[in-house]
Amino acid sequence: MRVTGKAPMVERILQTADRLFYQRGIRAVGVDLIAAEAGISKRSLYDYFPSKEALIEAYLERYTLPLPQTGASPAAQILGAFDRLERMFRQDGFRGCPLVNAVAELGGACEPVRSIATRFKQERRAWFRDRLVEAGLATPDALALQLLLLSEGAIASMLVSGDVSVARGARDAAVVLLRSAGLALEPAGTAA
Amino acid sequence: MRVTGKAPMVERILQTADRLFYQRGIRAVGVDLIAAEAGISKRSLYDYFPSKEALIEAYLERYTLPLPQTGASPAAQILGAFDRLERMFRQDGFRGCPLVNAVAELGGACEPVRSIATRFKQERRAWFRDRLVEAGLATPDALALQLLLLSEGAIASMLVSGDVSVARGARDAAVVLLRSAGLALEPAGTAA
DNA sequence: CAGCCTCCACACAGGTCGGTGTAGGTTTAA
DNA sequence: TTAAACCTACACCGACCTGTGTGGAGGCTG
Repeated sequence: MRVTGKAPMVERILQTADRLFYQRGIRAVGVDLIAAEAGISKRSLYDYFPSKEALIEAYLERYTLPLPQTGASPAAQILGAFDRLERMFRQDGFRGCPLVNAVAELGGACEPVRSIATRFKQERRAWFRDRLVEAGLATPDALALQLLLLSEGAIASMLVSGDVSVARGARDAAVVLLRSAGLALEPAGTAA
Repeated sequence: MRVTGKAPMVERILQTADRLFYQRGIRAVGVDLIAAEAGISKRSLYDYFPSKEALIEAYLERYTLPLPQTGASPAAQILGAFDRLERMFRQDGFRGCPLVNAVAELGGACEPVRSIATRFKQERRAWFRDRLVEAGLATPDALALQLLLLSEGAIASMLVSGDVSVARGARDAAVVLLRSAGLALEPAGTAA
């Protein structure tokens, strides 16, 4: 039961905080609960994280969606990102993007939160742009932003309505935008 | 100083709650602060709203974006909605959609919040659909959803990044989607 | 002026919050 | 066996939370 290494204990705390923060909201979860669910005392938790704010930042920093760079064609990778979005929506317990939620909840009160979230969204936008460059697009920035907006909109809409089909709607819109930019989508359109 | 009528006092409380809830987050604002900023005692506030939860619901229920039905063409009205989005973004103090933020913050803890937000988003989607029907589209549902996703994505992106230009990106994507659906956009493309 | 009625200032209850201090028990190593 | 290191359980602090109870000041009506 005893965990000797320091790193795995930190990881266990972060996993617990992740689950509770994401599911119930950051302000709604106290450190006592996190410590109890992680199976350690509150006193020990404060040996690993000096404050709740530090724990919040570590929780947000830890969040990184895997955006794999597979061998498929760039356009297929982009559409695959929307398919993965739909798969995320189908997992029960989906509650939107943790970073957006944190900014919405903490707002102007916590400036680091905003910068973490902004950096992450810029990485996602850069991923779209890189795929578009791969596909031969000379000016990919505008389209990359539009694809990001579609996925962000789908995440927000799924959060409030719980309707999984918004992912398909975003994907369909992405197809239109990609085609309109001159990209060839080799497989049969919107087939799964 | 004394406000005799009941309705204007309710309105004053709601305006104060609106400002504080929206700017700092719902959980971050106590009823003491709302009462103080509204210029009444906490005791009197509880004469108008039986609980903080009731005040929250009234605050969310009150939120209605005006989606005017002007004399312009349907397509122009739709693009005008994105222009109004950009104008909203430019107002200082913009902090995303209050309903989405509330769902993100309160989440599963408060079921009425979700239903209020869902209803509102459905109304917005219906507004897009009605405009598309006006424009002669036979199957407007998919495109209406996609337009909603674009605006929701712009709102979320603006919330985290503070970059006003996402509104223009959403508008540009809307133009592409509308054209792809066969709608004629009489004025000169993306000009202001 | 008397009576009434509204509202505020204030205090309070019961609870939770983030964060700390400490005593004692358990594991490890010499 | 003994000493050191670690960790838990628990009490505690001040602050804040929602919600209520009350005394009295102030204005309105007779």
